[in-house]
Amino acid sequence: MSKLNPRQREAVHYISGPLLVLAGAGSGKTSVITRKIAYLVETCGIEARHIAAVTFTNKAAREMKERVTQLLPGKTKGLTVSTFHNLGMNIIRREHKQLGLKAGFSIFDDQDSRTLIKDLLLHNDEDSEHVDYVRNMISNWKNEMMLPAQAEASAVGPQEILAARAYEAYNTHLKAYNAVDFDDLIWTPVRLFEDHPDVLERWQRRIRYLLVDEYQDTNLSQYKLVRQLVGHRGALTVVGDDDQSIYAWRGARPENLEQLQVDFPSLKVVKLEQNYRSTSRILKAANTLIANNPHVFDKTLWSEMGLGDALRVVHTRNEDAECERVATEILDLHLRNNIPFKDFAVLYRGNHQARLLEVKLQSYQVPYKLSGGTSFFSRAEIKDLMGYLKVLVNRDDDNAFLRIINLPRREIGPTTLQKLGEYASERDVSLFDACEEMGLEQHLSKSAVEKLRRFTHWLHQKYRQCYEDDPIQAIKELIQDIDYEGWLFQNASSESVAEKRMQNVYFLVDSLRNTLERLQEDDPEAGIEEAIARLILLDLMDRQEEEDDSNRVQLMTLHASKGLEFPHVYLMGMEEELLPHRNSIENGDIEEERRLAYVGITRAKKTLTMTLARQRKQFGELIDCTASRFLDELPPEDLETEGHGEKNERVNQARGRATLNSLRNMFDDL
DNA sequence: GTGAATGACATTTTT
DNA sequence: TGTCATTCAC
Repeated sequence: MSKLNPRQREAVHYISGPLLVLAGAGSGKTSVITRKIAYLVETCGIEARHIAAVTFTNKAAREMKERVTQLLPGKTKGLTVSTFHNLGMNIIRREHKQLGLKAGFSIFDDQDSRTLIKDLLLHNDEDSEHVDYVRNMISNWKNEMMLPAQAEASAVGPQEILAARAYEAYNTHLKAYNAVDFDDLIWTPVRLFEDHPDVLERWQRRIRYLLVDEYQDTNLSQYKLVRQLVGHRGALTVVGDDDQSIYAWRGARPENLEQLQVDFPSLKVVKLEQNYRSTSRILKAANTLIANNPHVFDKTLWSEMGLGDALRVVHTRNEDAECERVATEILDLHLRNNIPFKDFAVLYRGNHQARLLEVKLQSYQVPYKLSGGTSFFSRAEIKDLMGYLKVLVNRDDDNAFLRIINLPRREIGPTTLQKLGEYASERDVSLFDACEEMGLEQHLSKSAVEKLRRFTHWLHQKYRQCYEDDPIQAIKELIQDIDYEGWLFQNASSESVAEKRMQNVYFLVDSLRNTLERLQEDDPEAGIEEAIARLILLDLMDRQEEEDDSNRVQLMTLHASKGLEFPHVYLMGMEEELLPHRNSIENGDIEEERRLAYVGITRAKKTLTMTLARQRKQFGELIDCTASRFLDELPPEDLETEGHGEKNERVNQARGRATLNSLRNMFDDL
C-alpha cells in the first residue's frame, strides 16, 4: 500500500468531528476507509469492536475486511465491516424478542416477496399484472418509512390505494410467517431505536465510530439508521460521490450528502480529486461530461498517469457490426499485443445488449464472464433447499412450506393444500402447525392427513438432530432422505445440468458449514438458523465465480461496473434512447443517465472505446439511431472518430475483413 | 403433469 | 424479433 496524499491523510486523521469525504472515481477511497480504521485502532486507541464500517455490497465489505486485516494483523477482533442489511440483521437478531419475532425468523428475498404479493393480489381478485408495480411501491414506502396506513392516506389514484392495501396485507402475512424482507432489515431497527431509546443507547455504546461507504446511495431509512447510531457524538466518516449516484430509481438519495451539512453544522468536507486510475484524457472527458450536471460540491479529477490515447468513437452499420467489431478487436489485441482477456471490459446500458455480443464472442472463442443475470439464490435448486432450511428453523414460514411440501412429490395436491390453508387461517396458525392439529381430521381425508403428518414428523426429527447433534450432518441426511439428487436427474433437461445443480446444492451445504463455523468462532452459541440467515444476505455466486480467477473478458451493465476498473473499456450503444435511455428521456431524468455514462468512462484505465450503431433492430423493427448527446458533450479534441459518414463505410468493411483474415491466419498457425 | 400455443413484454437491480 | 409466463388440451 502506497503512501497517502495530503488530502487522503487529512481524511484519515480528522477524527474530532463528523467528516464527509467527497471521493471522486478512482481516488483511493477504500484506502482512506481502511487506513482510517487502522488509525482509529492503533493511534486513537479505539478498540476494533467499537468500530463499524458499512458498505452496500458484500463484495465491498469483503474487500475492505481483507485490507483492514492486512493493515492490522491480529487486531481486528470484533470489528464490524458489513453491509447495511447485514448490520440490520444483526440488530434484529439480537433484539428479536422486542420486535415480536421468533428466533429462526425467515428473510424474504425479492423473489419470495414477489410470490407473496402475487398470491395476495390473486386472492383479492385483482389482476396480477401489477405485481412488480406493487412490489416497487411497497419497497419505496418501506424505504421512505411509511406504514401501510400512511401509504394509503397519501395514495393518489386507485392504483396506489390498491397497492397500499396490498402493502397492509403483505405486512400482516410477513408477520404471520415470522419473516422480514430486505427493506425491513433496515427499517425495523430504525423503528426499534425510535421506540426504545435504551436499546439505541446500548448500540451507540457498542458502535463508537461509524464509517459509511457509497453514502450517495443511502435511502431515507438507511440515512436514519446512520443518524441514530451516530447520535450527537459526530463520530462519523462518510465517503461518497454525488457524480456516481446511479440508484436514485431505487430510492437512493444523493441529497443525503448535502443533508449532512444541515445535520452537522460542524461538518468537515475533504475532497479527493487525485485519480490513480485513468489517463488524463479519460479524466478530462469525464470531467467535461459531468460538468453538464448541476453540482452542490464541485470537484475536478486529475491524474499523473500520463496523457494517454484519445478516446475512440466507433460508428458501425448496425448492432451486428457493432458486436462483431468489439469481439474481433478484443481478440486481435489479445493475439497481437498479448493483452490478457481479463484486461477488457464491455459495458452496456441494458442486459439484452449482451446477447448478440455473447454470440460473437463465442464464435471467435473469446472467453468471457457475464456478470449479472440470475444470482445464485434465484436458482431453483438453491431455492428448494433453502425452502427446506427455512421451514426447518421457522415453522411459520408458509411461503417456504408451500414450496417444498410437494417437492419431491408427496402426493399432496392443490386441493389438500387449499383445505389445509382454510383450516389454518380459521385456526390462525401456520400451515405447518395446522398439519399437527387434531381438528384437521374433520376437514381432510385420512390419507391426506397422514401424508401431511408423515412430512411434519420427519421434519421434526431433522430439527431435533439439528439442535442436539450435528446440524450439517442433519442437512446432508435431509437431502438424502428426500432423494433430491434423484429428483434433479429426473427433472433436468440433461444429466450435465442435473450434475451442475447438485454441485450447487453441495456448494450451499459447504458454505453453510463454513458460515456456521465462522459464526461460532465469535459466538459459540450461534445456531444453524443464524448461518442460514447470513447466507441469504450473501451472494454466494460472487465467491463461486471469484474462486476460478479466470482470464476472461468482463461483460456487464454500467450499473454493475461501479467500483471496478479495467485497462481497456468498451462502452457499447452510445445512442439516444439507449444511453440516455428512452424512458429517462421521457421522464427528464437525463442527469442520472449522464452520471451512468460518467461511471462508464471512469472505469477505464488506459483506453476507452465507445461504439454505436447507425441502425438497430428493435422489437423486430429496423430503427435509425442518433448518436448519444453525451458524445457531443465530450471534448472533441480528445476524440478519435471512426466510421462516421457514408464514405468510410466501405473502408471499414474492408478493414473488418482484413482483421478477420489476419486472425484466421493466426489461428491456422496455432 | 406435460407440452404446445398464445400473448404480453421489451431499463438499470448493491440486499 | 426473441423471451417469458400463463393457459389449455391431453
